[in-house]
Amino acid sequence: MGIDLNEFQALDLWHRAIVSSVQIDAPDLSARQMALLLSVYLNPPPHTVRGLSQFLKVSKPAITRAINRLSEFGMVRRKIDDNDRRSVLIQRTVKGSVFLREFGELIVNAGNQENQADPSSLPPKY
Amino acid sequence: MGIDLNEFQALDLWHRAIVSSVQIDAPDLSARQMALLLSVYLNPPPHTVRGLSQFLKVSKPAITRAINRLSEFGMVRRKIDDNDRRSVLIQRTVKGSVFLREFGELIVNAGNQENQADPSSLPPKY
DNA sequence: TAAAATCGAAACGTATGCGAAATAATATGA
DNA sequence: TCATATTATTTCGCATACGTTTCGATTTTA
Repeated sequence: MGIDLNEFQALDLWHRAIVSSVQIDAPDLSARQMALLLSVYLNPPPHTVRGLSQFLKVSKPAITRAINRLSEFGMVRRKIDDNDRRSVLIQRTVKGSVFLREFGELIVNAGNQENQADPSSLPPKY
Repeated sequence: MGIDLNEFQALDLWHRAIVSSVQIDAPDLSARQMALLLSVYLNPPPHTVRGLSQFLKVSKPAITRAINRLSEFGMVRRKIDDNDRRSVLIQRTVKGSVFLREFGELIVNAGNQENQADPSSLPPKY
């Protein structure tokens, strides 16, 4: 019970969505940052630096930096774990929810476009 | 004749695919870089700096830098336009095709996963 | 042919990101 | 207690990216 896509449909969907995101000047997140953000929102809490580091197979300092960046955008928030004050819990925010909801709409809209089977039949975009 | 997705399915698909990409240590491209790469491969040629700049609504120097980066990865190639030697044509490469084909597989596989309607019912990943 | 326009790249100062190693704070265990 | 382990962050030197401006090459226009 998944989403049946062939390879061209998959890339075409990704293309339309990410182009829309760039065109509207959304924050230019790297793949790592986007993976982290989505993990915080779609995987069940709690989220810690070490946990995200292991899940994404990325070093802990890299996770810390990605959280710094996303925090500046207000998309996640740090909260010290009262049960283990060495740990930091990464939490969701309203701004992050709004951003991801809008990003999801972009993908949905990208999927709603008429899809050509043959990319060379697409009209020039410029 | 599109791809019917609801918002959660869309974000979940994006999440699974981009997490896979990060986990296998694929090049950590920014949204801009990925949008440029996909545009070169999925929009019909010819591709020029100014054309891509207008299409993506991003400054020309930013396009130049993204092409530099993707060129270092061997994913695109520059070719001077013989009809107007001021212009540079951005062309596809074998390495870029391979990368996007593999990335497409990642998305297809992400779509093939069993999808839960309720994200809180997902098992912990770590 | 000379002047203006166009194109992509380079230069500039600043901001962000990297991995590796070191550090501070906290918890655990002998 | 007090040495050890764990957790997240900071620091280091270096690489990459930003927008603005400038530049050199080329084409178009007057």
